[in-house]
Amino acid sequence: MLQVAILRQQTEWVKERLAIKNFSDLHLVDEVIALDDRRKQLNFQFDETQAGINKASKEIGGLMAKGEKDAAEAKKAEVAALKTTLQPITEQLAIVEKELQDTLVKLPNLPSALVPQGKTPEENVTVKEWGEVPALYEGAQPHWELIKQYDLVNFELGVKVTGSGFPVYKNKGARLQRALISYFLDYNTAAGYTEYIPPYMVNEATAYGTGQLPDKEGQMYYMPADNFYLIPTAEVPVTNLYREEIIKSEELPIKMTAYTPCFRREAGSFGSDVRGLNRVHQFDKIEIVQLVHPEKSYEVLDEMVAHVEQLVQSLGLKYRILRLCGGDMSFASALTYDFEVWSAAQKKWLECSSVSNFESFQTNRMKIRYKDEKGKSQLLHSLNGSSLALPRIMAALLENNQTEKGIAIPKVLQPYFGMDWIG
RNA sequence: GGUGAGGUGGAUGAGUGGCUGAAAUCAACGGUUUGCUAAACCGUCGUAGGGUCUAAAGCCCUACCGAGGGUUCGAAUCCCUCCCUCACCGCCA
Repeated sequence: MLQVAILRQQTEWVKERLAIKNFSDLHLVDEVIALDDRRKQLNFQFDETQAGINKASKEIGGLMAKGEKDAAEAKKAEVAALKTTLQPITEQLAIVEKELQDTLVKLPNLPSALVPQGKTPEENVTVKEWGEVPALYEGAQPHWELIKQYDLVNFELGVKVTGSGFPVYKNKGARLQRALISYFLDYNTAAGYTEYIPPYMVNEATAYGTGQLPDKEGQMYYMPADNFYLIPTAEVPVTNLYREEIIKSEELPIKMTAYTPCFRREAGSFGSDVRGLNRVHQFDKIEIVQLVHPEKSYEVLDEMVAHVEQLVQSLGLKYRILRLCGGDMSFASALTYDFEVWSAAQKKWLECSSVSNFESFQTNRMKIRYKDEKGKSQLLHSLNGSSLALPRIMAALLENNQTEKGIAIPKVLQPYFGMDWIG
C-alpha cells in the first residue's frame, strides 16, 4: 500500500512511475487525494463536534454534583443536539475512509528507477548469465522421465491421494528434497538469517498484510470452517511475525529464513509448462526475508541477490539473473530479480528464485516501523527472496547431471544426501 | 469438546460510571553524584489522526485499555456478540 503523503507531494511523478508498471487507472491517484481531502474535512468536523459533547458531558457531572438539576438538563439537551449533527458525519466518515482504503489498495507499488520499461517477460533484462550448457549424452531424458526411471517422484500416487499437482516424493527423491532443504537452511543461517518454522496456515489479517488479500484469494487454498488460508509462500507468515511492531534501530536488520511447503491453486497454464515438476500445487521452498532501514534496502537487495547467486552456483547449475520489466513485476514489488536455471533436457529456463525489494509497500500495510533519531516512527523496508524453490532446482539437477549410469549429486549436497550418486 | 478464570502502556499490575490516556513498581532513555562498576537521586518515557505555528518546539483537540455493537449526558469500568490466552478435565501425534 502506497503512502498517501507521497501521492499528495509528488502526484505527477507517482503517475509516471505507475505508467512504467503498465498501470493505466491513473485517475485513482487523484481519487485517493480527493478522498483524503474529504476524510480530513470530515475528521475535523467529527473532532470538533465530539469535543463539544465531551466538554458538555463533563460540565453535567459538575452541575449534578452541585444539585443544579435544571442546568444539567439544559446541557443534556445540548449534547443531544450535538449528537444529532454528529451522526451523519460519523456515517460519512466511515464511508469515505473505506472508499479511501479500497482505492489505495488498488494502486501497485512504484517501480524503482532501475526497472526497465516493458510489458512482457521478453522485455526483462538479463543482467548476468553464468555456467556452461551441460553436454548430455545421446538419449538424455527430461526430468519427468528420470523421476520415473529412478522412482523419485510419483505423480499418480499424488492424484490418488489428493489430486493433480501434488507430487509424492519417494526413495532418493524424498531424500534429495530433505538434503536440499537442510543445505539451503544451513547456508542461510550461516549468513546470519534466523531460522523459523512458521505455521502453514494463516488468518485473514496475515494474508492481508503481505497483500494476498484482497483480490488474490483465488490463488490460495482456503479453509472456510476456520477461515484460514494455506500459505502460498513462507513470506506470508514470516513477514507478518513483525506486523504492528516498532523495532528498535539497533535490532536492524531483521534477517529471517524459513523452510515451508507452499500451496498454490493457480489454474490456467498448460502444455510443457506444467509437465513434471515445472508447476505444481504443493512444493517446498526456503525463503529469506529482511526488514531493513529504508536507506539500506537497495544495498540489501544486492546483497540478497549475491547470496542466492552463490547458492545456485554452488550447485553447479547454469543460471541467469533477470531484472524484471515493469509489466512482469508483481503488484507489491519495487524492483525484482528473477533467477532462472537452465534445464538441459527441456532446453529451457526455469525460474527458481525471485528476489524483491518492496520498500515500504508491505510495511505500510503491516505497520512495521522503527524509531528514527528524532524518535518518530517510520516505516521499514521489507525484502524477500527464495533461496531456493525446490522443484525446479530438482528438475535442473536431475536433467543436467544425468549420465548413462545415473545422476551425479553435486559435491555440496553429498554430506546431506549421504551419497554422491543416484543410480 | 467441557468447565472455570482472564485479556489494561515495553513488562508486572492497580483501576466497577465523571477529577483515569490510565496509579505503582520494574525495564529503557537523559542527567547529577562517584577512582571504575554498582548504588542513590532528579527528569523523560504509548500509538495514531487533526488544529495552532513560516517551521520546529510547545500548546490544544480527537480516537484507541482484545475486536465489534449497545446502554448512558458521560464507559477501561455496565450489557450483548465474537476472537484470543491461561488452568483443569476429556480426546489425541
